[in-house]
Amino acid sequence: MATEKLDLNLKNEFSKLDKTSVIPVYYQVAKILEGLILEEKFGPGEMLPSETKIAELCDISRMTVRKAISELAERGLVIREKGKGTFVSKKDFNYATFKHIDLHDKMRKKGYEVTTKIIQADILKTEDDSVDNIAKKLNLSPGERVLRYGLLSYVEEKPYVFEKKYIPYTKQSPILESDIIDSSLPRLLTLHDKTKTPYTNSRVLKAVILNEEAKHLEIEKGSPGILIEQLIYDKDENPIGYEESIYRGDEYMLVSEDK
Amino acid sequence: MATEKLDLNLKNEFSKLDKTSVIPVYYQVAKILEGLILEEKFGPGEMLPSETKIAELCDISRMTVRKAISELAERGLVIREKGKGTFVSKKDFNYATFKHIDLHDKMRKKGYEVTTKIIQADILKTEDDSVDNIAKKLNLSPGERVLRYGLLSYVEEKPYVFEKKYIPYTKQSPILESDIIDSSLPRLLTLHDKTKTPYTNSRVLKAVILNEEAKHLEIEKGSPGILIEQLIYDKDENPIGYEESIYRGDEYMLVSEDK
DNA sequence: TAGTGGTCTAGACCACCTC
DNA sequence: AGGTGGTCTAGACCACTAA
Repeated sequence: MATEKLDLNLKNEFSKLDKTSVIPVYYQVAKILEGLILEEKFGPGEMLPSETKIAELCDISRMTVRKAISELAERGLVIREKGKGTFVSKKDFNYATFKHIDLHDKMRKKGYEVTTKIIQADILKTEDDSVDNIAKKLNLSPGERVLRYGLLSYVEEKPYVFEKKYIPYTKQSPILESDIIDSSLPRLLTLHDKTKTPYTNSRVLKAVILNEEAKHLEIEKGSPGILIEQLIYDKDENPIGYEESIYRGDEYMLVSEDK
Repeated sequence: MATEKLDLNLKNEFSKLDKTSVIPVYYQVAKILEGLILEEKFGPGEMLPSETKIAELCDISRMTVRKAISELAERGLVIREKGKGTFVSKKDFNYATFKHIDLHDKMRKKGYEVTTKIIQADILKTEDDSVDNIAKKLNLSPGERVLRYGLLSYVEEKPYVFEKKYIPYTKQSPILESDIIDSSLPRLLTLHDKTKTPYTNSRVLKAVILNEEAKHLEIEKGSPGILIEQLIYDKDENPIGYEESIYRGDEYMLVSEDK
């Protein structure tokens, strides 16, 4: 019978499994399944053997099989469908996710020297034209005030990103220069006003032409840059802080992590 | 005692848990823990109660607690350290993932009219200067040939993205104009040469200044654009196709989906 | 040595899907 | 009704860490 033959083939594939190995069983099973999918023993859209079946074949617990398949499902290699089965995904590469990681952490971990200096810092009235759209984003009424500051960060003495940050200024606590340099915007927000705890954020990534920022970033005016806008909200979905990060287009790019 | 007090507080927090609910217990526990972290009941760097402890407090199995914490660990909210404990991550909002979805799918699903036209199509020798770096990317030897074509896509008659695609030309199967327009690059690759099945891809996103592409995109020369480079590999990690997509910077942006 | 997370078991019940 | 994935249990042993 066809199914018997399949079983035999599978049993053969799974015989590679070494339960005494230091390598976790679930990991081995995941790798074997990945290999079978890669070799198109299970083609796109095809159903994998059921979890129970694999557990029997490998003589391991079903929970272990589940953990193995979970590894593949997380990566989008297979898709689970309740009541139906687990299927090899038909990926057509029509989507991609790009991960943006804050440069401070990333670079420091790599052992690079990262420095930050304050370019400007002032307190503005909401009525000022220069903060008009910021006031709207932060949902501020006329008469309220905004602390605006600009930071320039260097990796190995080379400018990398220019950031402009805005927080409603409430006189609650003084803000020290060291706080501005050492703290991320979310942290500074709580430092300044304990009633406002960052809860969610939304980000938008755009391509821009560098103008005044070019000078700070020590790059030619008119060069390309990547702008990431970030709006920070509290638990009640009120905006409590805004930030614009401008990266040098020649230095900064995003890499997709899809498989 | 301090620890007793903490236990009481925690017991109180976990009393929200409803084991009879249709909502999975692990999900409820994850949400409770997430809340405690966001309210800074457990601050950055602080250790969470051990899995065993939480299991006792909630009167549930440790495996269920593990699944709950796994949810948080995947999102980077907490970090597990073997032999030590589980700690609240110190980083706040310092990473973001941006999802890029192919415009054809996205727009058609929204009901917009999407059209595509061929701008150019030619077959080049690898020695040609104009495909020199492409030949390197595709790992081609001198003498081999490359099919190059340019596509311009419109949404509601407005140009949106300009794409340049390159595939090794092997005379295997003829390539029709309709194939070029209707097929994604991965699909075209298998159409043209059945021995080459796309398996993985890598993408890079950059900010650029539009030059010749500006004309096609009906935008001023020197405007910003987003360039996504895509290299497609087969099972053996050999590059089998390359694509550059240039989006109008004023129309196209990426939105973060983090929570 | 005691506590932690990492792995694994051998069951169980459920909701869902297909026949 | 029988098969599937989703959840959950109450144990177990392990490697690692810190005191």
